[in-house]
Amino acid sequence: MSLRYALLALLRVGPLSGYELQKLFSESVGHVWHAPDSQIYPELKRMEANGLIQGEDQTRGERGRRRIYHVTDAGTADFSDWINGPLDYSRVRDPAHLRAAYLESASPEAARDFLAAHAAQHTELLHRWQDEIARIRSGSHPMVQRRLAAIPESERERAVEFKVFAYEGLAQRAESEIRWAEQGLRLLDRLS
Amino acid sequence: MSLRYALLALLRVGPLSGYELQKLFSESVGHVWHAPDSQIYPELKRMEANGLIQGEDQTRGERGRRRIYHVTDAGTADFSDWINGPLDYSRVRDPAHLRAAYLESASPEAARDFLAAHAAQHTELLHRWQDEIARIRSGSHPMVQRRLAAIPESERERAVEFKVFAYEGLAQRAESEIRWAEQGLRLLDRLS
DNA sequence: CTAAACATGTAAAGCGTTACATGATTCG
DNA sequence: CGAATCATGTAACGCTTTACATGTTTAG
Repeated sequence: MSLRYALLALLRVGPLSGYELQKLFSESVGHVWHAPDSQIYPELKRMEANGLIQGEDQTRGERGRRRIYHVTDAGTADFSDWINGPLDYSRVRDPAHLRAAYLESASPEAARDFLAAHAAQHTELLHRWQDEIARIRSGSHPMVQRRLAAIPESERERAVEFKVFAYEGLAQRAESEIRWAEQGLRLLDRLS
Repeated sequence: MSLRYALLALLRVGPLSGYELQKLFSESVGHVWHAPDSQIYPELKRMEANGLIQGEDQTRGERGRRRIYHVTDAGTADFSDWINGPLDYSRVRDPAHLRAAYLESASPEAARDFLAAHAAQHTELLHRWQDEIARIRSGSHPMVQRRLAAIPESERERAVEFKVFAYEGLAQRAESEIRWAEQGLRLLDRLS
């Protein structure tokens, strides 16, 4: 259900075509809520069927066409309900910690590879989050750029602060995962 | 696909009926990989169809019956492939951080509620992980009890250490989430 | 006898992944 | 004229959730 609100969050700032939305998505909200285009187009159709957004067809050249969507009042209300309502937490389902719990059954090399890969995975994510924070702060982020025109100065600061806050949380989590993997590597050393 | 290996991990220690497995599951591996019984029974059927486990029917009283499953050689091999193979990480899809990124659109009270609930959620998890660690170390954990009979002294220490390691990772993550939520509450104070 | 625990599922719907599929336009 | 980019999807499959569904045995 969150995909819907991730899309709505972008569309609220201004009308977009499915394609534009998808491009913008992948370099902004898509970082915290991944979705491929094959999921975005059908979801837009469903949202239109539900009255949350309204699309209008445009022509492009001779035969080209595209559909520009904008948020309806019902869509604005729905987004507001979501952002102000409770969030339900899904049950824990964690492949890495599941595996870690049974690592005595793996070969020492495989165990080491797993932990090194875990650290590498989260190091990559950490860099991504740090880059995003830098881009948001510097104003070069596409999301921030769109907002410049859409919201007043006063709201802008709040918007930037919350985005940075969100990505800092992800960065801290990544750091925590890296520390954990390193603890695991030291544990392997001790046990061998 | 991980559910399969979570089940195999338990069955490897010794044969169990679906019901026993499900009970044991919910108080051990189920903490890191949740699954309801309605998912466990069909998965057992599928695993048997794939030759990873073999079931045998037992009678219970007059008309009662139950099916006891044990792991086959193919199942052991499959588990080994999984534990020694690479783990693929799924794309980021995080409802809490998605919401945090758009928190400027929420009312101040709703934002505060959200962050307080996030801290509460992870405080509860933290306690769960800490309890699990204590239970594992003290040997009162059902999983550890079953292992006592099944594996030699030398392997036992390794098994316990890795379980503790896994739950410590989850505890550290919970602590990180709580710190983040508290940072968010302070940010709200600053912005108001 | 009745409640708790034992025992095992089915059905429907939604979400997500992967692969496939097609065509138009613009820029160099 | 060819490549990149614009533009929009469908199909099949698998996992997860939620709700429903049914019956037996044992202990008090």
